[in-house]
Amino acid sequence: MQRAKQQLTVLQALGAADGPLSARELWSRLSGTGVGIATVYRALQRGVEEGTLESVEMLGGGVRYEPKDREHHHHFLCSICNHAFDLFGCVEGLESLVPNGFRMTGHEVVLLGTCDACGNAT
Amino acid sequence: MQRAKQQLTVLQALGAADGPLSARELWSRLSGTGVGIATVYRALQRGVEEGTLESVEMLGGGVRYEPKDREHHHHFLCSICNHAFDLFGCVEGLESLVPNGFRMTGHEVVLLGTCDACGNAT
DNA sequence: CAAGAACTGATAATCGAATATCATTTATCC
DNA sequence: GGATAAATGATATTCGATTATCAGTTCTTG
Repeated sequence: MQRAKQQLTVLQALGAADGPLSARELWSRLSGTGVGIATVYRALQRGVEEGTLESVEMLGGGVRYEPKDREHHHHFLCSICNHAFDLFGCVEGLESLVPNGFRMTGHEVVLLGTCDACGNAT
Repeated sequence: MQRAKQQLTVLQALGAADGPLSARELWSRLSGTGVGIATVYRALQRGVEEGTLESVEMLGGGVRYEPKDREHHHHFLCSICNHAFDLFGCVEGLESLVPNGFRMTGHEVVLLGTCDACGNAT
């Protein structure tokens, strides 16, 4: 098993995902490559430090990571497989929700429900 | 210190809050009452079981709780004091974000920024 | 090829949140 | 009032996620 390039393997797997992945989720996609969980954490941590990755916190437990070069987007969280999918587009009317005196610097939108695969797997 | 009514004390404190509280946050608001952290967890757990409370997961760490009788609303999370405030109203255009084949059953919106108190405390 | 630096995987250690335990206190029911 | 059940606070324990450690491997530079 080739080594010393494992961090690249990790980052490529994350880049190929259709949404943010948790460390464990990412690791399970690397079974067969021999990459250890520690290396996954190392790659994620380094990515965040270097600014190429972003950590995403979301209901559903734990921190997930995604490449930072993606456009502004939100996520769909499947309540069955617990996977988070990237969405495209945004919503309107956010400013009107901000109370007086508060200053909004960002926002998060998470849609909940069942994804295509899980919805058809009944 | 009176006892055996402590769970009520906990639930009342939660009901009086201006947003969902974590167990610890709630506990710190009860300092002086002698209520133990274990009782806070017990009251919250029971509330969820009985259906009067709802657990809210949000970026900013951990689970928060709020009375379930509140109308549909979202939250503003202050990045300084890390407190979550209830908001009123909702947003539009959510349906258009849902991918084909996905079924949306709910949604979460969290606004990020600084609250009134923290913004003026510079 | 040699030497030192960086990387890696396995796993031990750490950390915080949540839960379980237990002796004591309080409430309930008669 | 008395007996039993429920509630309480302190704290030990558990649990999962993350980080640290370490010996061995691989890379880099000359």
